[in-house]
Amino acid sequence: MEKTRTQLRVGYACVNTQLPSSARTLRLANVTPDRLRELIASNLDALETILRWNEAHGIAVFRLTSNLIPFGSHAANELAWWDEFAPRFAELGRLMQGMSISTHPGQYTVLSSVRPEVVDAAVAELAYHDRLLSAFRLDESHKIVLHAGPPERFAAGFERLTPGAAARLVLENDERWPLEPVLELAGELGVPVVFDVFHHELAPSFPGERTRDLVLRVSETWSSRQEVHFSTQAPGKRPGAHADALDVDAFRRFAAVVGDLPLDCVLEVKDKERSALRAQELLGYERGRRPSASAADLRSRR
DNA sequence: AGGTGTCAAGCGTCC
DNA sequence: GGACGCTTGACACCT
Repeated sequence: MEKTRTQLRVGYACVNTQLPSSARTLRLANVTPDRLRELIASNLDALETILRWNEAHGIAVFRLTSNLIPFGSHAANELAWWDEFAPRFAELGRLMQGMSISTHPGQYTVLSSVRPEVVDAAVAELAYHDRLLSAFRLDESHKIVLHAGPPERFAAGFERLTPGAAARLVLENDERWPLEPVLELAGELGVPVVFDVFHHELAPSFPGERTRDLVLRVSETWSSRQEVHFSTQAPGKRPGAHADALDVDAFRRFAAVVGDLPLDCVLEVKDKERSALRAQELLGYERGRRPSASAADLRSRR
């Protein structure tokens, strides 16, 4: 009898709590080209440290912070940073080979806003995210995750994206936009969907359909490796608040039903890499495996 | 040196 | 009508 091998890979978002920040910034009033250069260099150095830590700990899933380039989509940043730092980006891009690297623009990025200037800013922000991923020479399988909005306005905004941003865009279900309408919108736009388990529980759709079947349903939107998000309710906090740390039992249950599927799972927890390591232990990873060495390494169990 | 109000930005929700 | 929360902290000024 062949043992079921895990294909589920786990990772975390933006911050490693043990390492320096890759999101240093400055106040708009203090922006100068040289200050921006200093901070970009510093943030790329910090990112390199995080990537090497991830590699040493066998973590192959990571979300880049939107603040890697200060004012990356703002007129105040006039640098051709992708050009100036091209060799450095290429260097870090090599460290990312074999990893799932994505981004997730913040709450200010509202592609479906009724205000034209807000849509302009969202288009610029998404162009920035694409430019960032492209600077690392990451192909279109490396995605930009965005929440949905009213379908008609969202589609109108989508039409205005740069080709690169459109090719990387994926939609995520949330409390306002449950999985069913998000799948419908994503189908119209021809983009994949990130299944967020926690948001789905808060705003369910497809009544009675089990988690595994939902993940499989969503998998049909992907032509590259599927990304999912996992988090749980923070005890005692308002509904929807993310727990500080991995809920081990809930994750074990999740892994029990989808662990054999080829998923890249971003854990959305405050304690970041600690929970990622805990999740890996539950999946039976060996500590210190190199994720880019081979796919077989990642799937190996104790 | 350490504490803390504020910072580019949106918008729905809750009080 | 104002504060809060989001995926998320760091800067900059004050004592």
